[in-house]
Amino acid sequence: MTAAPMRIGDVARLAGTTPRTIRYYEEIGLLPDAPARPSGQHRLYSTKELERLREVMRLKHLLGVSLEELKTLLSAEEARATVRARLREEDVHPERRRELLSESLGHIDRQLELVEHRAAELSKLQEELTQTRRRVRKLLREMDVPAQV
Amino acid sequence: MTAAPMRIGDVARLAGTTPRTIRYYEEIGLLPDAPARPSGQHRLYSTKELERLREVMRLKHLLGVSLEELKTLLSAEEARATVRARLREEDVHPERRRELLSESLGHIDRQLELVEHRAAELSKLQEELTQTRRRVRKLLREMDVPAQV
DNA sequence: ACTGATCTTTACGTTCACGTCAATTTCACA
DNA sequence: TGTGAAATTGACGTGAACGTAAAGATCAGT
Repeated sequence: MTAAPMRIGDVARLAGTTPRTIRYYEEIGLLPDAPARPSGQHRLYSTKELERLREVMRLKHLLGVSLEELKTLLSAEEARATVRARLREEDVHPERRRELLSESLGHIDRQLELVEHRAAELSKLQEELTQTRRRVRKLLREMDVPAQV
Repeated sequence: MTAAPMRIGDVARLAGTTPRTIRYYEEIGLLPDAPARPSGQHRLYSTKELERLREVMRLKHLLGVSLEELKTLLSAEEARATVRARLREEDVHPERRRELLSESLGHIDRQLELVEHRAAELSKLQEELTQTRRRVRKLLREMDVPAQV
């Protein structure tokens, strides 16, 4: 029932990157160290880690931030994962539970703010381009009925 | 009536960058060489060039592409500028005029495609984040009425 | 137990996008 | 006409994000 663990080469192929990049991300702390591995032994990954890598690459692509900024952004996600784990243990004090949740909410809000800002800027650019396109097409249409004036 | 020409330091300040960057962009052909200047003499710019620089920086920021890719993207814009200039001369053959216009349209479409794609990806991410946010807030609200179950 | 493919660490190399001297020159202004 | 601030080219330096080569270790399959 436990999905076959993958090696770094497989993960790299599936994510569309290279082993070197994965090791680098691990080195700078952008990805967590591969779980419990005596140094010298091969890294083993589950689909869980593969998807994490994909998310990292996606955010890097979409937000175009430095790996350092990305790290702090993802530390939020990291924290949320921890929160989810803690919350699954039912025996957390309500007090503490509320703390964890609203902390998590703060992290999400920070990410959302960044993303919303970017999205807004982009759609503005998109609109401008669409406008320009309309103008050019209008000029072209006017050429089809030159005797109109 | 001719707006006072600015020097590279002024342009840099107004655009929020440095003289070095402007020279670099000019060097790699991302910005056109400052108009008619005997080498050794100071570069002089009009607000026209300032805005061009700003647009370059904006696109770089929003699309996060390499300066090389940006150069090809802007060569389209360059071409459109040329088209506009040619079109202002009223004496272009209709045949040629149509050619120029549809060529211009093609360039715009290429840019639009890229921008639309990015915008779509971003808004998808935005929606996902919003969803997550909703879920966390729901959990928080449920804590306010614990006796509900 | 062997073997070839893959992985390990270490370390130096590379590209991009500028930063930073340095020596000289140009420019606006008194 | 001098003078200080800003600009010029040229060259080397730098941080980020990996690439690449080397020498050895580990793993899956026979």
